[in-house]
Amino acid sequence: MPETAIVWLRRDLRLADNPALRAALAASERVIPVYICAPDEESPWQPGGATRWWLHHALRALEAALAQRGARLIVARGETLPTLRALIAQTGASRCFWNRLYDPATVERDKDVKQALRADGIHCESHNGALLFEPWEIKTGGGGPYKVFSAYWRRAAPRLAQLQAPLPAPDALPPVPSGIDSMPVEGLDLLPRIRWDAGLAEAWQPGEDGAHALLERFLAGPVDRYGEARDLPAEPGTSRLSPHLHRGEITPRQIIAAVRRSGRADADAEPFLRELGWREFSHQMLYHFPHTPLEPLDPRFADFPWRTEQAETLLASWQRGRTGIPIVDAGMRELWHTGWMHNRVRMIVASLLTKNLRLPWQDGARWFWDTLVDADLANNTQGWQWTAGCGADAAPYFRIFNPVRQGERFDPDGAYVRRWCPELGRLPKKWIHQPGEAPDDVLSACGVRLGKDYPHPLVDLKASRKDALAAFDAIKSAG
DNA sequence: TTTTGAGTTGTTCGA
DNA sequence: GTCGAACAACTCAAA
Repeated sequence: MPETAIVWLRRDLRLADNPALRAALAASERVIPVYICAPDEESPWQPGGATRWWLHHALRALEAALAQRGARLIVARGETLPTLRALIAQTGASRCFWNRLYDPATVERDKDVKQALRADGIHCESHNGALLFEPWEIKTGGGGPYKVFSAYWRRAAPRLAQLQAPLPAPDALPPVPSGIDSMPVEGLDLLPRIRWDAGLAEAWQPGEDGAHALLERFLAGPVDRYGEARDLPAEPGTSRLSPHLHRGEITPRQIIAAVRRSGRADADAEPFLRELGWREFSHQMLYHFPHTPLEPLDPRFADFPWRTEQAETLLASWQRGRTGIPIVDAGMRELWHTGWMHNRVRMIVASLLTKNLRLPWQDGARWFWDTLVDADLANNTQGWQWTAGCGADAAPYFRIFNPVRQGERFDPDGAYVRRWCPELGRLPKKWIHQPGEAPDDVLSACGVRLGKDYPHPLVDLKASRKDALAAFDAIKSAG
């Protein structure tokens, strides 16, 4: 009987630069790649519709890549440990390999799995396949985790020079014997019943090939203008790699290697590499502060006077892109249609929700979680806490975005708004970001009836800014 | 232990 | 139009 290893794939749906796969191939003659769908274990963060759609197509892409190399993917559904045990019994495997994840529920689950399988006499090995640095690797002088990004990155960035080269994809894989229980990816029922996913399919190509195509496009030009262009939502100035990174179809190590291969020094691509740094930072924050997906890092915010009256109605308007503030509505509709939103716009819509509407950041985080194809607990949590002002390195409390001004600065011609709010398409530049202020004759000439074709602004920006400042004062003096 | 410098992404107002 | 100042005080991290 040949030595058999199971490679338990989770958010590392790739063949290249996959340390667990590499280790399994080095250790065993037979390698069985397995994906287990265990949604009940991911509570309270069940994957949203967009995440499930992505997963379906990423699994299909992985199946194809495995088939090309003579292997196949075993797909199962059920509780993780019993499913793994059944597969081990069926295949006679003596080893199990996987790449580590860092969100609290999964850390716990994986710890239990490792302990149980080891007690069964199975050799278990986990690897770092997702991060440049393990969350416990970058420490302050005092030995604790960093809570401020700049200091974290000052410490971590010099280490980029010593990164190991990414692992190449194996040319061929040992065949997976027939007769091992598997189910078709379709059986996981990940696609929506009501087919709202046309916009997603148009915008994305899940899988390893899609990830590398995006990276090549980005390195062919946008990376050099990233510093300025990344803030302009109407332009293709960002890499859009986030959903691929989340699902592990590409690794940060591969991205950095590709940047270097393109002839750029790390310093040339610094603004972009810095964003990879934020991803690292967010993961180490989540690892060291596992309560933060639901609770503010700054405990004073537990008493923040969030709005209670009209909360559900206001939240629904925000979710549907019906706030009457064009840049916000454009963003929320881009999210709904494509499962993604430009980063600059994420900040604007989040600021409106938490500061102007004064609704809890957790409501926003939850909506993003359900609708983003790149929904990632570490990044999402960090982003929302930062915008709400309850992270440790809180933005100055007075930093409240004015969405009209933001629109004028970062979408000066209104191209982004026109794309996603076509009912405003004919408005001149001057009014595109504040149709509520436009003169009646301009509106009627452009075919916009406020309150019918497009909503009146949901809040008075000036007054709500003042209210938010007062609310900050309240918890400050209480704390 | 104490001190020192710094902290992703802003807005408004008045000159 | 552009520019600088004001908007607080506190915590983090290193020296």
